[in-house]
Parts: sequence; C-alpha cells; structure tokens
Amino acid sequence: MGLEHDNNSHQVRHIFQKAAPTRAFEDIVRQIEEAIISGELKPHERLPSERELQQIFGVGRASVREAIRVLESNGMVEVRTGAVSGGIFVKPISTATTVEALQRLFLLEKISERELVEFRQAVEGITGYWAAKRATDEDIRRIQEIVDNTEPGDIRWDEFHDADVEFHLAVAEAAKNRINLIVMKAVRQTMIRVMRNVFKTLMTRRQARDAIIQEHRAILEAIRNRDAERARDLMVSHIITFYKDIL
Amino acid sequence: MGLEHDNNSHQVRHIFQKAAPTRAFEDIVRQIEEAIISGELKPHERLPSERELQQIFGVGRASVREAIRVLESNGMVEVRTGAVSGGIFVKPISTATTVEALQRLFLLEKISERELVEFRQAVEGITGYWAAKRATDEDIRRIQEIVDNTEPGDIRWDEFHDADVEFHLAVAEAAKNRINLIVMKAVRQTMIRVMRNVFKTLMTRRQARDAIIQEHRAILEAIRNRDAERARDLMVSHIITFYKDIL
DNA sequence: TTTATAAGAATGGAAGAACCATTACACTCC
DNA sequence: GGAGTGTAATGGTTCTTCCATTCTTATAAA
Repeated sequence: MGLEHDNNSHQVRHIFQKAAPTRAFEDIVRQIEEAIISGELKPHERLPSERELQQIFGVGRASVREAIRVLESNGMVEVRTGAVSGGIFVKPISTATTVEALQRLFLLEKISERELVEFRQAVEGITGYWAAKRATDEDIRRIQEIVDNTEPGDIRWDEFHDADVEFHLAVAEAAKNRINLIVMKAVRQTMIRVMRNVFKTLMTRRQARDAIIQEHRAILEAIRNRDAERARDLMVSHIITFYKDIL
Repeated sequence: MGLEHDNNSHQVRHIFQKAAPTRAFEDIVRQIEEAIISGELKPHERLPSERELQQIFGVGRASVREAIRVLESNGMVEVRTGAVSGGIFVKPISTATTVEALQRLFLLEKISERELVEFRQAVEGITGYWAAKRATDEDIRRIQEIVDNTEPGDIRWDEFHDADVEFHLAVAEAAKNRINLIVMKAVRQTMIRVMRNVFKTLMTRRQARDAIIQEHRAILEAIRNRDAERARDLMVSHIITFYKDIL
C-alpha cells in the first residue's frame, strides 16, 4: 500500500546512521531545536539577531538564514522584520504545523475516503467514550452552548460544517487526550479538502441538518449522564449515518 | 490543556488570511510543492540546478536555497552534491518526516504517558478488528513468520522491543488503513523515547516476554479465524496487561 | 504644549560574486 | 587494460552591499 518500504521503517534494527557530512545550518538547527525542546528557550523569547547568530556560530549569514527557514517551517520560530519589534522569536506550541504536515502526507499518499471515514469513526467513538467519563461541568456547558447555537436553517453549508467541527472538537477536548484532538483535526481538515462535495451535498439538506443536531443533543445527554458506552455508540452511529450514502 | 488557544483553531470562521508580504522563497516553495502534490513532478525526478532555478524564478541563489531547505525539511525533496549524480530530487513519499513532526509536537506538548497508552490502546484495538476482517493470506503468513521468529530468551530487551513493534506494525498493515499505521508509528516512537525505562524493565523479564508472545499468537489465531471482535478484545487486553503496572 | 514630520538605527530580505568540496566522466600515460 | 589526472557541474559557504520595514528620537510647526 505504499508505506511498506519507506526508509526501512520495517527493518527494525537501527544501529548505524547515514554518514552524511554535516552542513552548517544543520548544526545550528539542532542546537536551537534542543534549546527549545528542553525549555532553555521559552515561548515568545527573542533569539539573537541574524548578524549576532552569525558571530555566535561562526558561520556566514546565509547559513544562519537557512537554519531559520528550517526552524520556521517546523513551526518552532517566528520571524518579524523591523528595528525594535523585529527579530526571531520562539513560537508558542501549535498544532497547526503538524496538522499541515499530516495533511500533506495524506494528500501525497492519496489516502482514500474509506480510510478517512473509517479512521474518523474509530477515533470519534473512543472520544465520546472518554468524554463521558471525564467531561468537566465547564466542558459540558461549552458543548451545550455550541449545540444550542447551531441553527439548522438560514446559514450556508460551510457555516453549518464549521459548527459541526466545533461540536466535535469540543467533545474531543472534554475527552482529555490531546493526541486524539490533534489527529482528529488533521483527519477532518483533510476530509473537507478531499471530500468537499460530499460535505456540501449533505450539509445543504435541511433534513440532514436536523438529524445532525438531534444526534449532537443525544450525544451531549449521554455525556452528561456519564454513560460512556452509550456516548460511544451514539457517536459511532452518528458518523455511520452521515457517510452511509457515500461508501 | 494547552491546545485550546493555538492559532484560533477553534474560532472556526476563516474568512481572511494574514496579510503578510510574500517572501521570495515562499513563492518558490509553493510552486514546487504544488507541482509535486499534483504529480507534475514525479518521485526521483531531478529538478533544475540551483543556478538554473535562480534564472527560472528570477531571484538570487540564496532565495532558491532557502526554498530548498524548507522543501527538504518537509521531506519533499532530497539534495545530493556532485557533478553528475548531484542535484535536487523529488523524494518518494515517506512517513518519516511526518512521524518526526508528530513526535516533536508530542514532546513539546509534554503529552503524558496516560495519553500515549490510552490512545495506543484504542487504536490497536480497532487495528486488530480491521485486520481480522481484511488480512490477506500473505499478511497472515507474514505475521506468523514474525511471531515464530520472536525468541523469548537470549536477546537484549531492545531487540525484543523491536520484534514487538514489528508484530504490531504487521497487524496494522493487514488492517489496510494507512492513517492507522502512520499514527501508530508516531505514538510508538514517542513512547520509546518518553517511557524508555518502562519498556526496559518490562521487556527484560522472561515472564513478560512469554506472556507477550503467547498473546501475539492468540491475536494471530483470531485474525486467521476472521473473528474481529475477539481480535479487538485480545489486542486491547494485550495492551492493558502490558501497562497495567505503571498507570 | 501638542502634534506632525523627518532623521536615524536596527532588523530581516535579497542580490551577486567569489570560492570551496564533492562527484562522475573523459582523457592521458604507463 | 589499468591507474592516475584533469575537467566540468553540482551543492556548500562566505562576504559585501543594498533594500524594506519598523520603531525611536529629534525637530519643526501649529
């Protein structure tokens, strides 16, 4: 299926590393990366300017800039121009970069709709289960608010879609597992790109909208009643119902 | 839990984009990226040299190089030096870069052991379920081979760990869902880094090794018998048994 | 005094030239 | 033939110079 031979990931014994000559920017990336991961450099903290880093690392400015580009593309630093406010800053943790990386991989791999829907179904199910066990009063209040504010009519399909996403992310937050949350974001974001027409068709029909809202209410009730099995089952059938016509 | 406010990802209405002045390398990255994702540029295909790209895009060589660094860090191109064999090449699809990105995020977020184990349990369960429904004869033969080749004694703990990983990845392949596979790789790789001592302790004990191998055999039998529910339940309890002492 | 304007300084963005290190190929010499 | 050598093309790197942006400060005007 295309993943079998990528970088010998199944050849489990990793004793030797590839002996590539280290490039200057790689050293710089490694050092700054370690400082950020270890917490030595804190979010929003400012790094020395490019010209200072050039002196510190004893390299040319181009090498410093290439290192910054890599760190920037990995979502670890942020760059601003200007005299006083400008500079290189440690970026606060964000899922955005990683979600983009996941999405890029899904697109390149040509992940099928079946895989997306199927995976979503599994993860959403377990999310409902955990949410029912762990949701705080505040979580439940928030989900309630989202459900109450979702109007079945008078909004565009993409607005309704956004409201749906908001509900599912709120439930995922209540489940208190951030891996879940990150993966769900990536899957959902890839879906809306790959299956745009499916969403548009389904979320335009008033009947489908009513059903979705009703199911959201039922899931919320199960969570409120701490009925984890029911929350899971409702969530799974919620997903199945939605996609049943297209798979 | 730290994810709530990252980049307004919960503020679902994305109408406007940030109006940042485009930098030269960003344009180059975007164009090459689109060419790769669309398939216009194929894996292993060679891009024009840096000096040619400089002419093509009408920019300085530094801008070209910064663009290459970004693409390289995203795992989309590969760079080799030298006259004939050297150049910039489209990299075949690989999960490695994305798995690294996920792992980096998990470490930065300080994802807890509870979250890792819990998520693994859920995903492995559904993996066993699907594997029982979809494994080909070749898949089953491969899993059988791995199980048969796993010796409970006379190997180091990390060798036994690698064999265990191999089993679970083989099952994940049989499940025919690549999202599953990608996520499992990332979770497992983060676990071995964060919970190294746990693995070392558990996988050193002969008793634990015997239990693991026996459970692997049972899971394989369930898959062979196409008993999806049983495969799922066995897989879940396999994970629970392993971690029960540490959570 | 307040406000508008201009100059200055420090930042990242960018171009261009020059050189080095690596690699494969073609050629020469033995 | 085989071993060595030159050559050309590639990415790696530095240096210099300048531009665009952004804030601070000084100055002039109201």
